[in-house]
Amino acid sequence: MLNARQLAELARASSRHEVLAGTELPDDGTYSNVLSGVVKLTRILSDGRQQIVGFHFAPDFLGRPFEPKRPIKAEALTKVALCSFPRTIIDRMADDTPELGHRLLNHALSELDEARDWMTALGRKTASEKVASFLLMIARNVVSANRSASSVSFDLPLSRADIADFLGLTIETVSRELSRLRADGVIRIANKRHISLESTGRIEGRCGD
Amino acid sequence: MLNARQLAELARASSRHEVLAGTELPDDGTYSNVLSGVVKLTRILSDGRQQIVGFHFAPDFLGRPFEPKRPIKAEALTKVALCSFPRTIIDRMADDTPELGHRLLNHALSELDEARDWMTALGRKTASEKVASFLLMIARNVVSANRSASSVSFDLPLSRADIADFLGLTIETVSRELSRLRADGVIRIANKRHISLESTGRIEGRCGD
DNA sequence: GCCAAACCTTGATCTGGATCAAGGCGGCTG
DNA sequence: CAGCCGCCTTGATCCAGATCAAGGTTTGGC
Repeated sequence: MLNARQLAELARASSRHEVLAGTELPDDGTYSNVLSGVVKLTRILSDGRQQIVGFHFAPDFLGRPFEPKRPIKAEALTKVALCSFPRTIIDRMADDTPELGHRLLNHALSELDEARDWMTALGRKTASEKVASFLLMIARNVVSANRSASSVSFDLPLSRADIADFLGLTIETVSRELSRLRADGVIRIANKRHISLESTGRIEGRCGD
Repeated sequence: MLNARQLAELARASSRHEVLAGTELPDDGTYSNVLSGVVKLTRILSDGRQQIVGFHFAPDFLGRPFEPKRPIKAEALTKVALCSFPRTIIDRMADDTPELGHRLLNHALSELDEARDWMTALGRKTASEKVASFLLMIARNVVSANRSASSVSFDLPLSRADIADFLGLTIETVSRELSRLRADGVIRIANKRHISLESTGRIEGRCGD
């Protein structure tokens, strides 16, 4: 899709770097590929209430210009490796290479589909449906060392507080629903953060959709 | 941005039509411009719970291919006038005309910003903040016959049930919050559907952000 | 290894918004 | 114009999830 000259130019302009968990990613006029790790996007109300409005998992694109007036913040949830390019270069290449433009558009549209799925969860699902849907989403996005036909295990990249801010719940409710799933034999929890789904089907049945 | 030949081709391929309130708009492989009226996008859970995940007001774009597996439905809320074009033509022109591609991308990105604003409302705002935010959003999007410096009046294009499905509330709660805003002198309500905002500032102060 | 801080779990109680219930309007239709 | 039907409002009660409270567990620093 890109020609040799373009690839060379990209290679020259690209820069790789790694940031630690907790680092805020400034809008520095670049697009980045997330090579590893997880980034959260948070929207904040004036009194401090927070809502996580999206995640970027490897190998996602990241770094679009938000409407400057919307207070959205991007922050690394884990150690994150990025490969970034000046936005000007990508935008110029997209003009010459329709396929690249399509990729940018399709990426935005699939983020939109996801945002709308989560609107539905936030507006119409119960707490336990929200937690089940969340676990399934993470399982699908976190590359897992341990994966068999129907059972998956992975490390949660989020604290209970972040899960709560994503699902529109409190940390206590998140904790209780996780405990309930464990008591029902649907998941196992090791070390607070390590989750094993006994069967993805059992979880899917609790997502409400 | 488009040359004369392209404009002529578009004009030839375009078709205008009008649909009544309540009509479902099928995904018929076209892009449309909404010339007048309001369209709602609804996502439905298997047991019938609904969430409205977006609106299209004039002069919005409409009619992108949803991920086919997501059960999203587009339906006219009012009488709607559309001007539609085969998707193939627009997509081909976007390849030749970067500016058109940019418009499609920017449109998707602003829909994404809006979806994320509503995620925040659904997850973290109280019922009365949700209703206030909703009224303000409608006021900004419905072209109003009656508009002065600080006061606006308009007809709600939604029933109480639709407002509830958008805000993740029940119709009773929506009704009560509207009554409270009226009792507090922030809005006036005529004929159930006609709303006057005494001052946009008073409403803004109740949106939580 | 001990301590403190950060994070998580669990229990008790409270409450915002849901649910249940009972009318009140318009707006059609005959 | 009566009667019906679809919407909306308001009141009473209930409950899912919030809040308040009290430990438990893990991590990291010294």
